Amino acid sequence: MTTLTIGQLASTCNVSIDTIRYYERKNVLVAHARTNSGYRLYSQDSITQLNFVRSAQSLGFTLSEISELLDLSSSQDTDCGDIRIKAKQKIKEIEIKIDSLETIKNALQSLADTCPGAGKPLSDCSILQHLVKGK
Amino acid sequence: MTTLTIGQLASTCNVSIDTIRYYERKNVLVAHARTNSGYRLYSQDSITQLNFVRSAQSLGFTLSEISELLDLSSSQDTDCGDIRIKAKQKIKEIEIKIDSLETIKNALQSLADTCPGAGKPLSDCSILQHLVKGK
DNA sequence: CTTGACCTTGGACTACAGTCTAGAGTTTAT
DNA sequence: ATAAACTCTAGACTGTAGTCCAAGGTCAAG
Repeated sequence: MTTLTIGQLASTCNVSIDTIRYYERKNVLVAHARTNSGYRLYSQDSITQLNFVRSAQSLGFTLSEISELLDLSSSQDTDCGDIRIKAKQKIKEIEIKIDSLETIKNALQSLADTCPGAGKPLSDCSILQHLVKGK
Repeated sequence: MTTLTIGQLASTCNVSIDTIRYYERKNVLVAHARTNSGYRLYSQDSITQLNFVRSAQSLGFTLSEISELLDLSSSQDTDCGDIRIKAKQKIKEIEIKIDSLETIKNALQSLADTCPGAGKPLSDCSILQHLVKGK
């Protein structure tokens, strides 16, 4: 089994060395050993684990959530339900964010629609009027 | 014309004193004068301006964008078109954010849907499998 | 005249996910 | 043997929008 140095792991996974060390501080990726001189050593599993972190991030999980997810998944008494709960929670969070962005977008859209546009003085600008009046 | 101290402006607008000073540093709200002892003095216009900042924030503008917006709106050669362009840009940004959140949500949703749920071992968990494999 | 409430500045701290630097030690290739 | 490439730690810095603190100055009321 090939062991990897931090630089090798970094270039294999297209991640910076700093990022890997940062992940270690955040408890999402631990080197499985160190050389006598203190160099971190990684296994093939580390590649898998780093991919895990990256894909969980792309699904909107923060590093501390990923850390929890890893704790969960290495615990004896965890089942699929526990993981699914985390996923559902994240879905709800995302929905809330989307809703608030939609609200903002609609407000902005209707302001932009009533704004007379180029050539008209600022005193006719519905957007500025709204901003001044507040909501 | 009543002048206001920072504390009076803060409580009138339901904003903290620190926030007002922070807004000053960010060039979105300037005290129109100082007393001999250096106390900030605000006018009624400051209330309007603070409301402007707050409502622009609620539409998704950052403080530095609001600062630009204020520069724009106090410039001679600005018309409604210039303001509308800013609004349209912000709408586009928001749309991009929404789209990426939708993508994430859908991915998470379909993973959660295929996950067998409570009672099943982690080895059956489609979410973990996906995360390990990466995307 | 003193107490309490108010104001000043500057800087530190929060969360998040890194990035970058300095100064030192290690390993590899020539 | 020496240079180049690599790694180590610790700590500072990025952006966003504040919040909080200390140490000091000021103002109004009793």
